[in-house]
Amino acid sequence: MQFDNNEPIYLQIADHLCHLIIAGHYGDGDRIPSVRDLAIELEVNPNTVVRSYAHLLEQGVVENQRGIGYFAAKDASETIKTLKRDSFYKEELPALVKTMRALDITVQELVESIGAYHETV
Amino acid sequence: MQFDNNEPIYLQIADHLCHLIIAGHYGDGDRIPSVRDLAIELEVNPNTVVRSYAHLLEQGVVENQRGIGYFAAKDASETIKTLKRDSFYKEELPALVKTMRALDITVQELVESIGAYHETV
Amino acid sequence: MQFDNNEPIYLQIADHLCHLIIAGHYGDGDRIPSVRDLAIELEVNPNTVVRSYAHLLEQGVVENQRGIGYFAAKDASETIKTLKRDSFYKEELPALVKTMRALDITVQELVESIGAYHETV
Amino acid sequence: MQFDNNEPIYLQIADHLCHLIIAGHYGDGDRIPSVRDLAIELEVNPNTVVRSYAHLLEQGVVENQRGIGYFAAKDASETIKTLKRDSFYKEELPALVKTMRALDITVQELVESIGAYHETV
DNA sequence: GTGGTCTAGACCACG
DNA sequence: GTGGTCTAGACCACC
Repeated sequence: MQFDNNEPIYLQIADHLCHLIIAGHYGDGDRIPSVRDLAIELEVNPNTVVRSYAHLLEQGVVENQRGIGYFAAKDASETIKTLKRDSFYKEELPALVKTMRALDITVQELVESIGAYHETV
Repeated sequence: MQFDNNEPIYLQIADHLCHLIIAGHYGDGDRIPSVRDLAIELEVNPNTVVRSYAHLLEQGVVENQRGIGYFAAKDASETIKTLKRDSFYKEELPALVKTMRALDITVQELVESIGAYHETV
Repeated sequence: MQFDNNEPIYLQIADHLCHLIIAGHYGDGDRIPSVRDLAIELEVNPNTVVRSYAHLLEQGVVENQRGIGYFAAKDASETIKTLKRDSFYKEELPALVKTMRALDITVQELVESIGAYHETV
Repeated sequence: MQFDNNEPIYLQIADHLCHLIIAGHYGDGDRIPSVRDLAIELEVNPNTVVRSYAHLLEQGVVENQRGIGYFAAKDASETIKTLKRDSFYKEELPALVKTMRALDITVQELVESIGAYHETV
Protein backbone atom coordinates (compact mmCIF):
# COMPACT_ATOMS: atom_id res chain seq x y z
CA MET A 1 0.00 0.00 0.00
CA GLN A 2 1.17 3.44 -0.94
CA PHE A 3 0.66 6.28 1.51
CA ASP A 4 -0.08 9.87 0.74
CA ASN A 5 2.19 12.12 2.72
CA ASN A 6 -0.42 14.76 3.25
CA GLU A 7 -2.66 12.68 5.43
CA PRO A 8 -1.75 10.79 8.59
CA ILE A 9 -0.96 7.18 7.82
CA TYR A 10 -3.18 5.94 10.60
CA LEU A 11 -6.18 7.69 9.03
CA GLN A 12 -5.32 6.30 5.62
CA ILE A 13 -5.23 2.83 7.10
CA ALA A 14 -8.55 3.39 8.85
CA ASP A 15 -10.05 4.66 5.64
CA HIS A 16 -8.68 1.73 3.73
CA LEU A 17 -10.35 -0.67 6.16
CA CYS A 18 -13.61 1.22 5.80
CA HIS A 19 -13.41 0.73 2.07
CA LEU A 20 -12.83 -2.99 2.53
CA ILE A 21 -15.81 -3.24 4.84
CA ILE A 22 -18.09 -1.33 2.49
CA ALA A 23 -16.87 -3.48 -0.37
CA GLY A 24 -18.00 -6.51 1.59
CA HIS A 25 -14.50 -7.81 2.16
CA TYR A 26 -15.27 -7.97 5.88
CA GLY A 27 -18.85 -8.69 6.83
CA ASP A 28 -20.54 -7.94 10.15
CA GLY A 29 -18.62 -9.60 12.95
CA ASP A 30 -15.76 -10.76 10.75
CA ARG A 31 -12.36 -10.63 12.30
CA ILE A 32 -10.02 -8.08 10.84
CA PRO A 33 -6.24 -8.61 10.79
CA SER A 34 -4.35 -8.48 14.07
CA VAL A 35 -2.43 -5.34 14.83
CA ARG A 36 0.88 -7.08 14.28
CA ASP A 37 -0.09 -8.80 11.06
CA LEU A 38 -1.42 -5.66 9.48
CA ALA A 39 1.64 -3.72 10.61
CA ILE A 40 3.88 -6.24 8.89
CA GLU A 41 1.73 -6.35 5.78
CA LEU A 42 1.66 -2.58 5.44
CA GLU A 43 5.29 -2.19 6.52
CA VAL A 44 4.28 0.17 9.23
CA ASN A 45 4.96 0.42 12.95
CA PRO A 46 2.45 -1.57 15.04
CA ASN A 47 1.68 1.55 17.03
CA THR A 48 0.38 3.18 13.90
CA VAL A 49 -2.05 0.34 13.33
CA VAL A 50 -3.07 0.49 16.98
CA ARG A 51 -3.97 4.08 16.41
CA SER A 52 -6.03 3.26 13.33
CA TYR A 53 -7.94 0.59 15.19
CA ALA A 54 -8.50 2.85 18.19
CA HIS A 55 -9.91 5.43 15.81
CA LEU A 56 -12.31 2.95 14.25
CA LEU A 57 -13.28 1.63 17.68
CA GLU A 58 -14.17 5.13 18.74
CA GLN A 59 -16.41 5.52 15.73
CA GLY A 60 -18.13 2.22 16.38
CA VAL A 61 -16.92 0.73 13.12
CA VAL A 62 -15.05 -2.10 14.80
CA GLU A 63 -15.26 -3.86 18.13
CA ASN A 64 -12.68 -5.84 20.01
CA GLN A 65 -12.46 -8.82 22.26
CA ARG A 66 -9.67 -8.99 24.80
CA GLY A 67 -6.85 -11.20 23.72
CA ILE A 68 -8.68 -12.31 20.62
CA GLY A 69 -8.72 -9.50 18.13
CA TYR A 70 -10.71 -6.84 16.39
CA PHE A 71 -13.96 -7.48 14.55
CA ALA A 72 -16.08 -5.52 12.14
CA ALA A 73 -18.96 -4.14 14.18
CA LYS A 74 -22.58 -4.97 13.56
CA ASP A 75 -23.84 -2.81 10.70
CA ALA A 76 -20.31 -1.51 10.24
CA SER A 77 -20.99 -0.78 6.62
CA GLU A 78 -24.01 1.35 7.47
CA THR A 79 -22.17 3.12 10.26
CA ILE A 80 -19.39 4.07 7.90
CA LYS A 81 -21.74 5.32 5.25
CA THR A 82 -23.64 7.39 7.78
CA LEU A 83 -20.43 8.92 9.08
CA LYS A 84 -19.18 9.70 5.60
CA ARG A 85 -22.53 11.01 4.49
CA ASP A 86 -22.64 13.34 7.46
CA SER A 87 -19.20 14.71 6.80
CA PHE A 88 -20.03 15.03 3.12
CA TYR A 89 -23.14 17.10 3.64
CA LYS A 90 -21.75 19.14 6.50
CA GLU A 91 -18.27 19.80 5.15
CA GLU A 92 -17.65 18.91 1.56
CA LEU A 93 -20.93 20.20 0.16
CA PRO A 94 -20.62 23.69 1.69
CA ALA A 95 -17.02 23.87 0.50
CA LEU A 96 -18.11 22.84 -2.96
CA VAL A 97 -20.82 25.45 -3.12
CA LYS A 98 -18.43 28.09 -1.85
CA THR A 99 -15.89 27.25 -4.53
CA MET A 100 -18.54 27.18 -7.22
CA ARG A 101 -19.73 30.62 -6.24
CA ALA A 102 -16.24 32.05 -6.14
CA LEU A 103 -15.52 30.68 -9.61
CA ASP A 104 -18.93 31.35 -11.12
CA ILE A 105 -19.38 27.68 -11.90
CA THR A 106 -23.03 26.78 -12.48
CA VAL A 107 -24.64 23.56 -11.44
CA GLN A 108 -24.97 22.70 -15.10
CA GLU A 109 -21.24 23.10 -15.66
CA LEU A 110 -20.57 20.96 -12.61
CA VAL A 111 -22.78 18.17 -13.90
CA GLU A 112 -21.07 18.28 -17.27
CA SER A 113 -17.65 18.18 -15.65
CA ILE A 114 -18.60 15.19 -13.61
CA GLY A 115 -19.88 13.47 -16.71
CA ALA A 116 -16.68 14.25 -18.57
CA TYR A 117 -14.62 13.06 -15.63
CA HIS A 118 -16.51 9.79 -15.48
CA GLU A 119 -15.50 9.02 -19.02
CA THR A 120 -11.83 9.58 -18.36
CA VAL A 121 -11.82 7.06 -15.53
CA MET B 1 -12.79 36.12 11.88
CA GLN B 2 -13.29 32.53 12.97
CA PHE B 3 -10.65 29.98 12.13
CA ASP B 4 -11.18 26.35 11.41
CA ASN B 5 -8.72 24.27 13.35
CA ASN B 6 -8.39 21.73 10.58
CA GLU B 7 -6.72 24.01 8.08
CA PRO B 8 -3.59 26.08 8.62
CA ILE B 9 -4.53 29.58 9.68
CA TYR B 10 -2.14 31.13 7.19
CA LEU B 11 -3.97 29.42 4.34
CA GLN B 12 -7.32 30.52 5.70
CA ILE B 13 -6.07 34.10 5.80
CA ALA B 14 -4.67 33.84 2.28
CA ASP B 15 -7.96 32.44 1.08
CA HIS B 16 -9.84 35.19 2.79
CA LEU B 17 -7.72 37.81 1.02
CA CYS B 18 -8.35 36.08 -2.29
CA HIS B 19 -12.06 36.33 -1.69
CA LEU B 20 -11.74 40.04 -0.97
CA ILE B 21 -9.79 40.55 -4.16
CA ILE B 22 -12.25 38.61 -6.28
CA ALA B 23 -15.10 40.49 -4.67
CA GLY B 24 -13.44 43.69 -5.85
CA HIS B 25 -12.55 44.87 -2.39
CA TYR B 26 -8.96 45.33 -3.54
CA GLY B 27 -8.45 46.26 -7.18
CA ASP B 28 -5.31 45.76 -9.26
CA GLY B 29 -2.39 47.47 -7.57
CA ASP B 30 -4.33 48.41 -4.45
CA ARG B 31 -2.38 48.26 -1.24
CA ILE B 32 -3.45 45.51 1.09
CA PRO B 33 -3.16 45.85 4.88
CA SER B 34 0.27 45.78 6.47
CA VAL B 35 1.33 42.57 8.14
CA ARG B 36 1.19 44.26 11.50
CA ASP B 37 -2.29 45.73 11.05
CA LEU B 38 -3.79 42.56 9.73
CA ALA B 39 -2.22 40.56 12.54
CA ILE B 40 -3.80 42.86 15.10
CA GLU B 41 -7.15 42.86 13.33
CA LEU B 42 -7.25 39.05 13.11
CA GLU B 43 -5.73 38.55 16.57
CA VAL B 44 -3.05 36.41 15.08
CA ASN B 45 0.71 36.12 15.34
CA PRO B 46 2.36 38.48 12.80
CA ASN B 47 4.48 35.57 11.58
CA THR B 48 1.31 33.89 10.48
CA VAL B 49 0.33 36.84 8.32
CA VAL B 50 3.84 36.97 6.92
CA ARG B 51 3.41 33.41 5.85
CA SER B 52 0.06 34.16 4.24
CA TYR B 53 1.56 36.99 2.23
CA ALA B 54 4.55 34.88 1.25
CA HIS B 55 2.15 32.26 -0.01
CA LEU B 56 0.21 34.76 -2.09
CA LEU B 57 3.44 36.25 -3.36
CA GLU B 58 4.55 32.86 -4.55
CA GLN B 59 1.32 32.45 -6.45
CA GLY B 60 1.64 35.86 -8.06
CA VAL B 61 -1.50 37.16 -6.41
CA VAL B 62 0.24 39.97 -4.56
CA GLU B 63 3.45 41.87 -5.04
CA ASN B 64 5.53 43.74 -2.54
CA GLN B 65 7.65 46.84 -2.48
CA ARG B 66 10.36 46.79 0.10
CA GLY B 67 9.60 49.00 3.02
CA ILE B 68 6.30 50.11 1.56
CA GLY B 69 3.95 47.21 1.68
CA TYR B 70 2.07 44.58 -0.23
CA PHE B 71 -0.15 45.27 -3.23
CA ALA B 72 -2.67 43.28 -5.19
CA ALA B 73 -0.92 42.15 -8.36
CA LYS B 74 -2.01 43.09 -11.85
CA ASP B 75 -4.89 40.82 -12.87
CA ALA B 76 -4.85 39.38 -9.38
CA SER B 77 -8.47 38.43 -9.66
CA GLU B 78 -7.88 36.48 -12.85
CA THR B 79 -4.81 34.79 -11.44
CA ILE B 80 -6.75 33.63 -8.43
CA LYS B 81 -9.59 32.30 -10.50
CA THR B 82 -7.21 30.40 -12.74
CA LEU B 83 -5.44 28.88 -9.76
CA LYS B 84 -8.66 27.90 -8.09
CA ARG B 85 -10.13 26.56 -11.28
CA ASP B 86 -7.09 24.37 -11.77
CA SER B 87 -7.19 23.01 -8.28
CA PHE B 88 -10.92 22.54 -8.53
CA TYR B 89 -10.78 20.40 -11.63
CA LYS B 90 -7.62 18.56 -10.70
CA GLU B 91 -8.29 17.91 -7.04
CA GLU B 92 -11.73 18.72 -5.77
CA LEU B 93 -13.67 17.24 -8.65
CA PRO B 94 -11.94 13.85 -8.56
CA ALA B 95 -12.36 13.77 -4.79
CA LEU B 96 -16.02 14.64 -5.18
CA VAL B 97 -16.61 11.90 -7.70
CA LYS B 98 -14.78 9.42 -5.53
CA THR B 99 -16.89 10.28 -2.50
CA MET B 100 -20.08 10.14 -4.50
CA ARG B 101 -19.24 6.68 -5.74
CA ALA B 102 -18.35 5.44 -2.28
CA LEU B 103 -21.64 6.72 -0.91
CA ASP B 104 -23.81 5.86 -3.89
CA ILE B 105 -24.79 9.47 -4.37
CA THR B 106 -26.12 10.17 -7.85
CA VAL B 107 -25.54 13.36 -9.78
CA GLN B 108 -29.23 14.07 -9.42
CA GLU B 109 -29.04 13.83 -5.64
CA LEU B 110 -26.02 16.09 -5.66
CA VAL B 111 -27.83 18.72 -7.69
CA GLU B 112 -30.80 18.57 -5.35
CA SER B 113 -28.56 18.87 -2.31
CA ILE B 114 -26.85 21.89 -3.76
CA GLY B 115 -30.21 23.45 -4.46
CA ALA B 116 -31.38 22.76 -0.94
CA TYR B 117 -28.17 24.11 0.46
CA HIS B 118 -28.51 27.30 -1.55
CA GLU B 119 -31.81 28.00 0.12
CA THR B 120 -30.42 27.59 3.60
CA VAL B 121 -27.70 30.19 3.02
CA MET C 1 -23.48 -15.26 28.99
CA GLN C 2 -22.48 -11.79 27.96
CA PHE C 3 -19.06 -10.49 28.91
CA ASP C 4 -18.09 -6.95 29.67
CA ASN C 5 -14.96 -6.07 27.80
CA ASN C 6 -13.71 -3.86 30.60
CA GLU C 7 -13.17 -6.63 33.11
CA PRO C 8 -11.13 -9.79 32.61
CA ILE C 9 -13.37 -12.60 31.49
CA TYR C 10 -11.90 -15.01 34.02
CA LEU C 11 -12.96 -12.70 36.84
CA GLN C 12 -16.42 -12.35 35.39
CA ILE C 13 -16.73 -16.11 35.26
CA ALA C 14 -15.45 -16.46 38.83
CA ASP C 15 -17.94 -13.86 39.97
CA HIS C 16 -20.71 -15.61 38.16
CA LEU C 17 -19.90 -18.87 39.95
CA CYS C 18 -19.87 -17.05 43.27
CA HIS C 19 -23.36 -15.78 42.56
CA LEU C 20 -24.53 -19.29 41.79
CA ILE C 21 -23.05 -20.56 45.03
CA ILE C 22 -24.59 -17.80 47.11
CA ALA C 23 -27.90 -18.39 45.39
CA GLY C 24 -27.70 -21.99 46.57
CA HIS C 25 -27.25 -23.42 43.12
CA TYR C 26 -24.19 -25.28 44.34
CA GLY C 27 -24.21 -26.36 47.98
CA ASP C 28 -21.21 -27.17 50.13
CA GLY C 29 -19.19 -29.94 48.50
CA ASP C 30 -21.24 -29.97 45.31
CA ARG C 31 -19.31 -30.58 42.17
CA ILE C 32 -19.10 -27.62 39.84
CA PRO C 33 -18.86 -28.04 36.05
CA SER C 34 -15.65 -29.36 34.57
CA VAL C 35 -13.33 -26.84 32.96
CA ARG C 36 -14.05 -28.32 29.59
CA ASP C 37 -17.83 -28.27 29.93
CA LEU C 38 -17.95 -24.75 31.26
CA ALA C 39 -15.64 -23.55 28.53
CA ILE C 40 -17.93 -25.02 25.91
CA GLU C 41 -21.04 -23.67 27.58
CA LEU C 42 -19.61 -20.15 27.85
CA GLU C 43 -17.93 -20.31 24.46
CA VAL C 44 -14.65 -19.43 26.01
CA ASN C 45 -11.10 -20.67 25.87
CA PRO C 46 -10.60 -23.49 28.42
CA ASN C 47 -7.52 -21.70 29.72
CA THR C 48 -9.78 -18.87 30.77
CA VAL C 49 -11.93 -21.19 32.87
CA VAL C 50 -8.81 -22.74 34.35
CA ARG C 51 -7.79 -19.31 35.48
CA SER C 52 -11.20 -18.64 36.99
CA TYR C 53 -11.05 -21.85 38.98
CA ALA C 54 -7.49 -21.14 40.07
CA HIS C 55 -8.66 -17.79 41.31
CA LEU C 56 -11.50 -19.30 43.29
CA LEU C 57 -9.19 -21.99 44.62
CA GLU C 58 -6.84 -19.33 45.89
CA GLN C 59 -9.68 -17.65 47.72
CA GLY C 60 -10.81 -20.92 49.26
CA VAL C 61 -14.16 -20.83 47.53
CA VAL C 62 -13.64 -24.09 45.67
CA GLU C 63 -11.49 -27.16 46.20
CA ASN C 64 -10.27 -29.69 43.73
CA GLN C 65 -9.60 -33.35 43.65
CA ARG C 66 -7.03 -34.42 41.16
CA GLY C 67 -8.55 -36.12 38.18
CA ILE C 68 -12.04 -35.81 39.54
CA GLY C 69 -13.01 -32.19 39.41
CA TYR C 70 -13.72 -29.02 41.31
CA PHE C 71 -16.11 -28.78 44.24
CA ALA C 72 -17.67 -25.94 46.17
CA ALA C 73 -15.70 -25.63 49.43
CA LYS C 74 -17.19 -26.06 52.85
CA ASP C 75 -18.94 -22.83 53.84
CA ALA C 76 -18.21 -21.49 50.38
CA SER C 77 -21.17 -19.18 50.59
CA GLU C 78 -19.92 -17.65 53.82
CA THR C 79 -16.40 -17.34 52.52
CA ILE C 80 -17.61 -15.48 49.48
CA LYS C 81 -19.74 -13.14 51.50
CA THR C 82 -16.86 -12.36 53.81
CA LEU C 83 -14.55 -11.64 50.90
CA LYS C 84 -17.07 -9.47 49.16
CA ARG C 85 -17.96 -7.66 52.33
CA ASP C 86 -14.32 -6.85 52.92
CA SER C 87 -13.77 -5.56 49.44
CA PHE C 88 -17.01 -3.64 49.63
CA TYR C 89 -16.11 -1.76 52.76
CA LYS C 90 -12.45 -1.32 51.92
CA GLU C 91 -12.72 -0.44 48.25
CA GLU C 92 -16.16 0.20 46.89
CA LEU C 93 -17.43 2.32 49.75
CA PRO C 94 -14.48 4.74 49.73
CA ALA C 95 -14.75 4.99 45.94
CA LEU C 96 -18.46 5.65 46.26
CA VAL C 97 -17.97 8.41 48.80
CA LYS C 98 -15.24 9.96 46.68
CA THR C 99 -17.44 10.00 43.61
CA MET C 100 -20.36 11.40 45.53
CA ARG C 101 -18.24 14.23 46.83
CA ALA C 102 -16.84 15.02 43.41
CA LEU C 103 -20.33 15.17 41.95
CA ASP C 104 -22.05 16.83 44.89
CA ILE C 105 -24.39 13.91 45.30
CA THR C 106 -25.99 13.79 48.75
CA VAL C 107 -26.76 10.63 50.65
CA GLN C 108 -30.42 11.44 50.21
CA GLU C 109 -30.06 11.61 46.45
CA LEU C 110 -28.20 8.32 46.50
CA VAL C 111 -30.96 6.62 48.45
CA GLU C 112 -33.56 7.96 46.06
CA SER C 113 -31.55 6.79 43.06
CA ILE C 114 -31.23 3.33 44.51
CA GLY C 115 -34.97 3.26 45.13
CA ALA C 116 -35.64 4.36 41.57
CA TYR C 117 -33.22 1.82 40.24
CA HIS C 118 -34.84 -0.97 42.20
CA GLU C 119 -38.10 -0.31 40.44
CA THR C 120 -36.58 -0.48 37.00
CA VAL C 121 -35.12 -3.93 37.63
CA MET D 1 2.29 12.84 41.40
CA GLN D 2 2.01 9.21 42.33
CA PHE D 3 0.47 6.81 39.87
CA ASP D 4 -1.63 3.79 40.61
CA ASN D 5 -0.41 0.83 38.64
CA ASN D 6 -3.85 -0.57 38.07
CA GLU D 7 -5.06 2.24 35.87
CA PRO D 8 -3.42 3.61 32.73
CA ILE D 9 -1.29 6.63 33.53
CA TYR D 10 -2.82 8.63 30.72
CA LEU D 11 -6.27 8.20 32.25
CA GLN D 12 -4.99 9.14 35.67
CA ILE D 13 -3.53 12.31 34.20
CA ALA D 14 -6.77 13.07 32.41
CA ASP D 15 -8.69 12.49 35.59
CA HIS D 16 -6.32 14.67 37.52
CA LEU D 17 -6.87 17.52 35.10
CA CYS D 18 -10.61 17.06 35.40
CA HIS D 19 -10.31 17.44 39.14
CA LEU D 20 -8.30 20.62 38.70
CA ILE D 21 -10.90 22.02 36.34
CA ILE D 22 -13.78 21.17 38.65
CA ALA D 23 -11.86 22.66 41.55
CA GLY D 24 -11.69 25.89 39.58
CA HIS D 25 -7.95 25.72 39.06
CA TYR D 26 -8.52 26.16 35.34
CA GLY D 27 -11.52 28.24 34.35
CA ASP D 28 -13.31 28.19 30.99
CA GLY D 29 -10.87 28.97 28.24
CA ASP D 30 -7.82 28.92 30.49
CA ARG D 31 -4.72 27.47 28.97
CA ILE D 32 -3.59 24.21 30.45
CA PRO D 33 0.10 23.22 30.55
CA SER D 34 1.82 22.34 27.29
CA VAL D 35 2.37 18.69 26.55
CA ARG D 36 6.10 18.99 27.14
CA ASP D 37 5.83 20.95 30.36
CA LEU D 38 3.35 18.60 31.90
CA ALA D 39 5.42 15.61 30.81
CA ILE D 40 8.46 17.06 32.58
CA GLU D 41 6.48 17.98 35.67
CA LEU D 42 4.93 14.54 35.99
CA GLU D 43 8.12 12.78 34.95
CA VAL D 44 6.30 11.00 32.21
CA ASN D 45 6.87 10.50 28.50
CA PRO D 46 5.38 13.32 26.39
CA ASN D 47 3.48 10.75 24.37
CA THR D 48 1.60 9.76 27.48
CA VAL D 49 0.47 13.33 28.02
CA VAL D 50 -0.47 13.59 24.36
CA ARG D 51 -2.73 10.64 24.92
CA SER D 52 -4.33 12.21 27.97
CA TYR D 53 -5.02 15.41 26.09
CA ALA D 54 -6.38 13.55 23.08
CA HIS D 55 -8.72 11.72 25.42
CA LEU D 56 -9.98 14.96 26.96
CA LEU D 57 -10.30 16.55 23.53
CA GLU D 58 -12.48 13.67 22.44
CA GLN D 59 -14.73 14.20 25.42
CA GLY D 60 -15.02 17.90 24.76
CA VAL D 61 -13.36 18.80 28.04
CA VAL D 62 -10.51 20.68 26.41
CA GLU D 63 -9.96 22.38 23.08
CA ASN D 64 -6.78 23.17 21.24
CA GLN D 65 -5.39 25.85 19.01
CA ARG D 66 -2.76 24.92 16.49
CA GLY D 67 0.72 25.78 17.60
CA ILE D 68 -0.56 27.54 20.69
CA GLY D 69 -1.73 24.96 23.16
CA TYR D 70 -4.63 23.31 24.89
CA PHE D 71 -7.38 25.18 26.69
CA ALA D 72 -10.14 24.22 29.07
CA ALA D 73 -13.31 24.09 26.97
CA LYS D 74 -16.33 26.27 27.55
CA ASP D 75 -18.36 24.78 30.39
CA ALA D 76 -15.63 22.20 30.88
CA SER D 77 -16.60 21.78 34.50
CA GLU D 78 -20.20 21.04 33.58
CA THR D 79 -19.18 18.69 30.81
CA ILE D 80 -17.02 16.72 33.20
CA LYS D 81 -19.73 16.49 35.80
CA THR D 82 -22.24 15.35 33.22
CA LEU D 83 -19.88 12.67 31.96
CA LYS D 84 -19.11 11.45 35.45
CA ARG D 85 -22.72 11.59 36.50
CA ASP D 86 -23.70 9.49 33.51
CA SER D 87 -21.10 6.87 34.23
CA PHE D 88 -22.06 6.90 37.88
CA TYR D 89 -25.73 6.23 37.28
CA LYS D 90 -25.19 3.82 34.43
CA GLU D 91 -22.30 1.83 35.83
CA GLU D 92 -21.47 2.40 39.45
CA LEU D 93 -25.02 2.49 40.75
CA PRO D 94 -26.08 -0.81 39.18
CA ALA D 95 -22.88 -2.41 40.44
CA LEU D 96 -23.57 -1.04 43.89
CA VAL D 97 -27.11 -2.36 43.95
CA LYS D 98 -25.92 -5.72 42.72
CA THR D 99 -23.33 -5.97 45.46
CA MET D 100 -25.79 -4.87 48.10
CA ARG D 101 -28.23 -7.55 47.03
CA ALA D 102 -25.58 -10.24 46.99
CA LEU D 103 -24.48 -9.28 50.49
CA ASP D 104 -27.90 -8.55 51.91
CA ILE D 105 -26.90 -5.01 52.73
CA THR D 106 -29.89 -2.74 53.25
CA VAL D 107 -30.06 0.88 52.21
CA GLN D 108 -30.11 1.79 55.88
CA GLU D 109 -26.87 -0.07 56.50
CA LEU D 110 -25.31 1.64 53.51
CA VAL D 111 -26.29 5.07 54.79
CA GLU D 112 -24.84 4.28 58.19
CA SER D 113 -21.62 3.01 56.66
CA ILE D 114 -21.26 6.15 54.61
CA GLY D 115 -21.85 8.23 57.72
CA ALA D 116 -19.25 6.23 59.64
CA TYR D 117 -16.80 6.51 56.76
CA HIS D 118 -17.24 10.26 56.59
CA GLU D 119 -16.10 10.54 60.18
CA THR D 120 -12.94 8.59 59.58
CA VAL D 121 -11.83 10.92 56.81
C1' DG E 1 -1.18 -15.61 20.21
C1' DT E 2 -3.89 -10.94 21.24
C1' DG E 3 -4.36 -6.03 22.40
C1' DG E 4 -2.89 -2.09 25.82
C1' DT E 5 0.39 0.82 27.56
C1' DC E 6 4.68 3.12 28.08
C1' DT E 7 9.40 4.97 27.06
C1' DA E 8 12.68 7.10 24.00
C1' DG E 9 13.64 9.81 20.47
C1' DA E 10 12.88 11.74 16.02
C1' DC E 11 10.83 14.84 12.31
C1' DC E 12 7.33 17.91 10.69
C1' DA E 13 4.07 21.85 10.05
C1' DC E 14 2.55 25.62 12.30
C1' DG E 15 2.32 30.22 15.19
C1' DG F 1 7.61 27.66 21.16
C1' DT F 2 3.34 24.44 20.09
C1' DG F 3 0.99 20.05 18.93
C1' DG F 4 0.87 15.85 15.52
C1' DT F 5 2.78 11.88 13.84
C1' DC F 6 5.80 8.09 13.38
C1' DT F 7 9.40 4.53 14.45
C1' DA F 8 11.56 1.28 17.58
C1' DG F 9 11.32 -1.59 21.09
C1' DA F 10 9.77 -3.03 25.50
C1' DC F 11 6.61 -5.04 29.19
C1' DC F 12 2.15 -6.48 30.71
C1' DA F 13 -2.36 -8.84 31.30
C1' DC F 14 -5.15 -11.74 29.10
C1' DC F 15 -7.18 -15.60 25.94
